[in-house]
Amino acid sequence: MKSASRALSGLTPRAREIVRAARELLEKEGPGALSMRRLGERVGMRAPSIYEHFRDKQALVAALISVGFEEQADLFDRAAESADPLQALATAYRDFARRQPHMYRLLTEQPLRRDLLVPGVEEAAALPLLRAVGGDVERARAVWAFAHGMVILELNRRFPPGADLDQTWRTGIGAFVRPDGAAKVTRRRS
Amino acid sequence: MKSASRALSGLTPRAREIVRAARELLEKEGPGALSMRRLGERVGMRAPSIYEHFRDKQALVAALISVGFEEQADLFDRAAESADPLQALATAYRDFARRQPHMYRLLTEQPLRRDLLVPGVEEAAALPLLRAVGGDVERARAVWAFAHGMVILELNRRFPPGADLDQTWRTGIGAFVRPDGAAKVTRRRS
DNA sequence: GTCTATATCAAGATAGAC
DNA sequence: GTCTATCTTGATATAGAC
Repeated sequence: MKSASRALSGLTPRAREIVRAARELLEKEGPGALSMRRLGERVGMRAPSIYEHFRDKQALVAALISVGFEEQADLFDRAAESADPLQALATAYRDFARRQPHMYRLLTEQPLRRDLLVPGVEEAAALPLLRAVGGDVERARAVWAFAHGMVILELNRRFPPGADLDQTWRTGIGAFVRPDGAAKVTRRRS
Repeated sequence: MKSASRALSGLTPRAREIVRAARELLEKEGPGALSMRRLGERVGMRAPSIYEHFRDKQALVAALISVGFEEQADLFDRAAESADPLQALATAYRDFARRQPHMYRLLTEQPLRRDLLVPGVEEAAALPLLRAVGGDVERARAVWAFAHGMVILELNRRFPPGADLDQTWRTGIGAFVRPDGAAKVTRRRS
C-alpha cells in the first residue's frame, strides 16, 4: 500500500511524521485515541510540542483527511478500469471502509473543512464514480448515498443480525445499473 | 405530536419525566448536552439521583431510543396510506431526520442494544417500508440504505455546496420504484 | 429518594523555561 | 523545537449522610 502521498508534500518532514503517526493511531485504536497526548507518545514528543507543527488539532485532522481522499482516489481509479466499473467501484468502496473504518468515518461523518484540505483531493476521489455513471451527477450522488448508507450501517452494526449484505448490495446496485428504459436485463429466476 | 407513548408504560412516573426531559435536552442542545449533570438540572435533581431511576446512562438512552422508534412507526404508518407510499415514506423519513436530527442519529449511529429496547419497536418502525415494497426484504433494506445515506450525508453537511438534494432523492427513489422489467415508465424529457 | 462530596479519568490548549 | 507545569473543562459513577 501507501504511495508516497503527494497530499503531504507541502509539509515539513517532522509534520509528515506526525500525520503518519496520527494515521496509524487512528486506524489501530480509533478516533477516541487520537488525542494530542497519545499522538505525542507515538511520535516521541510531548503533546504541547505538536502545536509547533500544526496550528491546532483541526489542521492536523484536515491533513489526515486529505491523505484518505488521495488513497480513495487511487483505489477507485483502479477499480474503474474493470469491465463492470460500477460493481467494481462498489466493492472497492466497501473494502476501503471495512479495512479502514475510522478513516472512512473521518471522511464522511463531519462537514468537510474544504478550506483546509489539499486542493483537489475530494474531487479526485469522486471522479471515478461520476465517470462510471456516464457523467450524470444526480445518479452519481444517489449511488454514493446508497453506498454510504450500506457501508455506514454495516460499520455501525445497525442491520438486523441475519442480514445478507452481499445480497443487499446486489439489489441496490442492480437498481441503479438499469436506467429508465435501458436494456441490459439480467433475468433472475424467481 | 407526541402521543402518550406506550413505549414508556413500564416506567415509574418519575422515570418517565426523566426520559421526557432527556428528549427535550437532546433535541434542543444535541447529544453532547445529554450528560447526567445537565439532565439533572433539567429535571430538577442532582446527577447522582438519576441513578436511582436508571441503572446507568445506557438504560436511559435505550428508553429514549424506544420512544424514537415508536414515533417513527406512527409517522411511517400514516405515510404508507398515501397513494404513492414509497415516495411518501421517503418524505416522512427525511422529515423525521430533519426535524429531530439528534434523535435520528441516536437511532442509527450506534449498534442497537436490542436487549434493552421496548420489545417490538424496531420492527414496528420498519414494517411500513417493508409493506411498501411488497414484502421484499432485500429491496426494503436497499431502499433504507439509500434513504439513510441521503439523510445522514445531509445532516453531516457532506454533500457539495450546490447539490440539489430534492432531485437526488427523486433519482434514487425512481431507481428503486421500477423493478426489473416492470412497466410504470414516467418518461423524462431529455 | 435526594443530597454533598469525591474519585477517577481524559480532553485541548497555553505559559514560560531551556 | 521541546520540555514541565498548569489551566480549564467536563464526563460517569460511587460513598455515605440525611
